[in-house]
Amino acid sequence: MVEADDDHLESLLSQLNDQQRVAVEHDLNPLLIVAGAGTGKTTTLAHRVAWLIATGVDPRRIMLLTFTRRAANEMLRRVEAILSGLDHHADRTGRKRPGRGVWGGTFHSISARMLRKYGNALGLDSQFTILDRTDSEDLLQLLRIDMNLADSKKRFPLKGTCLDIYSRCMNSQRRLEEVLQFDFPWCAEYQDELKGLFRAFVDRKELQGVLDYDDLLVFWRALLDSDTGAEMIRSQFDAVLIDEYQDTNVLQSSILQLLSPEGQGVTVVGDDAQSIYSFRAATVRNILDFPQDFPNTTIVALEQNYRSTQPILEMTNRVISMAPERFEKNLWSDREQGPRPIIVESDNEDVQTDYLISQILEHRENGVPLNRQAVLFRASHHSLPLEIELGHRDIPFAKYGGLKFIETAHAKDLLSFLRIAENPRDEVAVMRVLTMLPGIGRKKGAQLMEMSKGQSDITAGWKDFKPPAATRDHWPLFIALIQSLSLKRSDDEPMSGQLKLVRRFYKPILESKYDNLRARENDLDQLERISDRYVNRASFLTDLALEPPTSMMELKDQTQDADEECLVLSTIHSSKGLEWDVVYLLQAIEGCLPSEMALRSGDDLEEERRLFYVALTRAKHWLYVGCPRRYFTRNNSFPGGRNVSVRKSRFLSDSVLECCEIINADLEIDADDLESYRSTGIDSRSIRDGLKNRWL
DNA sequence: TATGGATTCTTTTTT
DNA sequence: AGAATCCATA
Repeated sequence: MVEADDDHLESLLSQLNDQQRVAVEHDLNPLLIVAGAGTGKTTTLAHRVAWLIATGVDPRRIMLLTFTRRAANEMLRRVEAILSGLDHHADRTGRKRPGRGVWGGTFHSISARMLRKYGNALGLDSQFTILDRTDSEDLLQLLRIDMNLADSKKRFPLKGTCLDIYSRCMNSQRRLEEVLQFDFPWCAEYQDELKGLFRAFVDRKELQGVLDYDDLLVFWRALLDSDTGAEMIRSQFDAVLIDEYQDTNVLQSSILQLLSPEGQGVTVVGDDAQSIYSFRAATVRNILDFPQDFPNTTIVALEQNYRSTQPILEMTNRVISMAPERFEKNLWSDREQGPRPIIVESDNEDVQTDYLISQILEHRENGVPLNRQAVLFRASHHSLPLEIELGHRDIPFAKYGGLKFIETAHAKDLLSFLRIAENPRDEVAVMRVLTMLPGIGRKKGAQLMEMSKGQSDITAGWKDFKPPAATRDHWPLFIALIQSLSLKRSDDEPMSGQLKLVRRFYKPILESKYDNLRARENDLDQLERISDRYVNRASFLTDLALEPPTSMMELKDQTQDADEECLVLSTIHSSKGLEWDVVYLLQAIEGCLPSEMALRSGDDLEEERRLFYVALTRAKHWLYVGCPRRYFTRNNSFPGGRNVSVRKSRFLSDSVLECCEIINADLEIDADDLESYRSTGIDSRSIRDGLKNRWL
């Protein structure tokens, strides 16, 4: 083990403030870092990891759990940078890229790694494939139909709702009755049917050797709960660090308890004021109760804000001060003064859009590049009018959150072929592939499924199948494709080769099934390029299921190095942990933020408040909050959409508005300009496809 | 039994 | 506006 001497440790700490230093230097007793927005949370955590390594902990015995893959990569990059700075001073320390051995990733991805390695202790096949959200819904749908629950007269909950309920039971570790009563009261009458459905769901997944997101956590915990598994895994790690702890759920915290019952080597970082994932059963209690869960805990609070100017901080502090229960924190900053946050009032959304774009361009003129500016919003569709207008004006943007291209039908189609080769028992993949062949629907698909049951080579079970006329041309090619893919266990054929093979077969199907061919082909090209970085089919599929690229731009970054300057569009949820020089928040109005759905319960409303807080605290220098007085809404009471009058978000209380500047955008915008682009009849889809084609 | 069209219902955030 | 389901036709 290599230990740095005191000088080097001192230089590691030199950039930190006193509070950060205490956190970084803390021993291996349990540590809770309460880090307000912009207080250098990432820096502190990265330094703590570097400190552990520099003081002799083997990086391969450190587990770093983050919220996204992006966060993990960023953190490890910084750990390496810190340590290589040290190495630079002392070449004799020798070790290269010490961050490399750290087990970094999300709970789900690390679980997948653990289970491939040790899962057989639980009777798990290490060849398991992973169901993403839509796959799980598809499987539930198959079962729902099988079990006669899909009859519309019954008004049984839809597949997505079923999955939400199931998932909440798993992640909050509560019984179905309780979950139904508190979170889904309108589904309570179907308790028995749901119970039956979920039992079947669990059985089916086991039979098929597939795991969904929830299973990854459940099985990891089960592994840690078994005597052998617990010992095996515990003895492998000296330190466990968890970022964004306020957004973990009880299942995840119980995993932590089992990983280190006394909390030895445990560090968690979080901010109770930024807990925004309770819809995923995250509970702020995890962070509030941490000191009780691990009795020997030291709490360090980071309160010096390095991100935002004083006026922005003043506003955000006022917003969060209205929240009832929280760790008391007083964020302060010695940063320069700056412009006050701007409330943009306008008659309607289009004026808001136009005003924001004019500001975006002006900031850019003044030297803030587009990628240092972000537009944030509560729901993915809130940005659509803006996207259209950006398209019109040829302003490049990258959107985070919302539908990922990996979830598009054609991408799922393509990947299903590979999944079958990897795990022929994977019913969702098999059914998807079979029913995309002309002439084969649900019934024939189910028959074929039955025929191949228990066969190691599924095509063997289909020898006697006489394809209907519509399928005849495709069938032999299809069989040949599956066979040839199944033979390629792993590294002998590059992934892109396998994808090319699939695409040759899939092309005519794609063409007959969908329009928009050009854009879809582009997506598939992209997929092929990504695949080339993998030598191994299982890890390719796992990565795509667990941490898919979150935006088109991210794809581009990975495949080309040219960095086009792009405006960032993001849901508030996806903006967590990030910062920009200029932040524009769209639709800070009742019904959008807080969202209409959140108005039922007080807890939900508090979460909306935190969401608002998270959005505002992303801003470093300039902050704009859009409040149109009319909003074009589409919902069941107004089919086709309708302009309704709306009020400013309730979170913009008088005391908050007091420290803002209010601008009337109607006076800044030329109404004729607005008319000229709105009257041309915009087809948003073709514009977006055009943009896609141009960039990719 | 597959498939396209008509009809009825729902509508956030994501690993 | 889209998804889920139902229904008529090939």
